[in-house]
Amino acid sequence: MQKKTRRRQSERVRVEDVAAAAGVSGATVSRAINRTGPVSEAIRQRIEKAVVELGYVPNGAARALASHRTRVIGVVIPTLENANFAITAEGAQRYLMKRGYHILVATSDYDPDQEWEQVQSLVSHGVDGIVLVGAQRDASVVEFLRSRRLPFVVTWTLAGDASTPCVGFDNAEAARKLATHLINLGHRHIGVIAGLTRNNDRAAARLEGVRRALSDHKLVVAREMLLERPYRIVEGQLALRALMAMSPAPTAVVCGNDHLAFGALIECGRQGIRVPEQVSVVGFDDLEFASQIVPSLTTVQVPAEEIGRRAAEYLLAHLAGEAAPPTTEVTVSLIVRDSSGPPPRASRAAEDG
Amino acid sequence: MQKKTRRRQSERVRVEDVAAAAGVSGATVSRAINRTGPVSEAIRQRIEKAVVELGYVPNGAARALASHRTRVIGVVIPTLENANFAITAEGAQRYLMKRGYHILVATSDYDPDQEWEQVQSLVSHGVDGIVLVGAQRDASVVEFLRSRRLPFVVTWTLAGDASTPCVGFDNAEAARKLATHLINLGHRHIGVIAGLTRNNDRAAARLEGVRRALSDHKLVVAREMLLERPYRIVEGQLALRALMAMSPAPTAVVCGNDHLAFGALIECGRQGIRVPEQVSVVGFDDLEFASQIVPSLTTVQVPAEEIGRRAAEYLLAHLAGEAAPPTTEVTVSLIVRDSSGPPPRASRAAEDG
DNA sequence: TAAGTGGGTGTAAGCGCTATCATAAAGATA
DNA sequence: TATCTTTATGATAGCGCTTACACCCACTTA
Repeated sequence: MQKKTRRRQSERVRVEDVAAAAGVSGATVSRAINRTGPVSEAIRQRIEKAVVELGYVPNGAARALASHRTRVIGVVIPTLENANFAITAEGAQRYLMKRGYHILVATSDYDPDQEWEQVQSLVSHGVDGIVLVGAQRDASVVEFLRSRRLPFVVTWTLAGDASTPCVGFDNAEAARKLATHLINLGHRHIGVIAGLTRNNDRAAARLEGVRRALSDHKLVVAREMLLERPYRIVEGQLALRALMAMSPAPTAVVCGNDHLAFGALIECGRQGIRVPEQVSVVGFDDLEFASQIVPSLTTVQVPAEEIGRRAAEYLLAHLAGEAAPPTTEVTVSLIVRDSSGPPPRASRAAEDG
Repeated sequence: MQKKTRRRQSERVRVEDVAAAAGVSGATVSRAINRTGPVSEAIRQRIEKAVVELGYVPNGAARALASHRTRVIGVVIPTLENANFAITAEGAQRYLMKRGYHILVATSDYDPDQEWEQVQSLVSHGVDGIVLVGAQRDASVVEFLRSRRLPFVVTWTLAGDASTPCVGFDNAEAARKLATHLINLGHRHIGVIAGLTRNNDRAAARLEGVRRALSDHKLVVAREMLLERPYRIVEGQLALRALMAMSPAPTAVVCGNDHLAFGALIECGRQGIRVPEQVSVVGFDDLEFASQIVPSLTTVQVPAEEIGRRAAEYLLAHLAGEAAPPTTEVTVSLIVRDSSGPPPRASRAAEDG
């Protein structure tokens, strides 16, 4: 049982150890590893060899403390359960990983208070930038971030405010196109199963877009034809049932997202309501199943991964001091599939007559 | 334009500032904030007041450097696109958030090399612990973690090795029950659409479980009846089509997960194959849609969030020096729904005869 | 009264790294 | 050869925090 003097608490290898092994100073090791200054080829190789041999892994905390950068980007999304946000997070992660960055993921569950806590917590952890979803939030959050000079970017929407960096698209306009598609098919009686619009500007904008499309054609969303529901399949089912129980029943239903639309479609199947012959159903997001189910779902395709990637891109550009355009609009497109078609004759006649 | 001497680069408030404002030393402020030593009530209040007034937010990097703990747990999962892993990550996140911890999420895309890179990267960032998915990986990864005394936990499976902490369930056993359910219904011709088993011990174990169930009844999985496919809806469709084109076609199909099963169900619908009358289809995971679709899917329910929560729980207990049981088995259960039933008479007769 | 006890506080030494500055060596210019 | 660059390297001062450790001061206890 040999008992040697314990010099250091942990036997982790540090820059100094690598430096000693390579016969150079710590500063040079740092420069070689971070490519932050000139290092001769010969020495670089000696250092690399020493790094491998000693199994050196840099200490992020020390690095962050000395350099004032953590190489971590915080991502605050409503929930990871929604594939879209998960994909956005993954898009950011993939982009950042290649550049030596990580993402710290936090979820707010669509609750502004939780979002605020998460932001504070991320800041305290020392993230270099933050990705947020939606532009609607208390001004104090933005002020807090601004006062700390912490770059952030809002996603999944276009910020009304031009000074707020964002990566997204016009939810209202996309929803307007979606509803207009139905109107052009001849629908006049349109039901809406919207997401919960409270604290969710995307859901609110989509609803607003539908309203706009109707009003463009001198139509309105009847009060009883508008249901707001959480984004769950089962909610879509229940809502569709409620809508179809009305008289006259709508000939088309616009859903706040694909989950709701999927539920609506399932309920139609259960009740033997033919889609699109008896009722058209359209969704929003174009999740994986939308193109596969029968009937395939007419929806709006959103490049979720691209949103994450571009948000990360913006942040890194900003951190590098490069001029980055504050607003990035991604392309969303109406994908017309089998779940939408002309309204049944009877109700069209009723409308036209 | 007054021009004051710039003392500090950043105007962030530090412990020292809080200390000065409260008329105490930095050490006391630290103790008060971290509840890491006795502080009189009067002083604690003065400090809290100063913290709020100055808007003090601790610097995580400095804290980590001095205390050797980052309060961050790394989570490496195959992909965030699979709702299950996203939910597991979220489960961990929710648990940790309440305890002042964060999660750093990294995805490996089912690739061992990427996983290894991500682990190194997380370690370099300085996480306090790591959550991994699956027990199958190069021994060097485990050695690396062990050598650094970095606690980790393997999830979604039970580690064969008793010394490896894990939170999960026996995939093979669950799949065996699932297949046995089919056999008990009278099926003898069973097709399998497995996930890709390479580098995926869960997928491999599930397949093994099906094999075991069949061999328990002196049956085997015919070579041409076994297809390995990526976990995508469309792959399930294609595979089902291939399986049903054979003769004799299987009377039941076991799918590696719900995505594949969903695709299989969709394809049955397209081809007018009635489920379960003509063919039974079963999945694994019990995702949201499984209970909602028509026919509802017989599958294995897995408590994905619980897995994440318990993994986090284990890690925190371990970090706190508490004795934590290395193996946590979560309960999975066979959920029999409408997609499974007895085989059609014809083929049963053919078998029995 | 002397010695012990323990809560409450301050002092100061780092944690492991980066970044500034100084310096040395090598080449370019006059 | 003397001077100016340019390039490569080392010495060193923190980054903002935690955490021994020392210390002081009320209290006990004998």
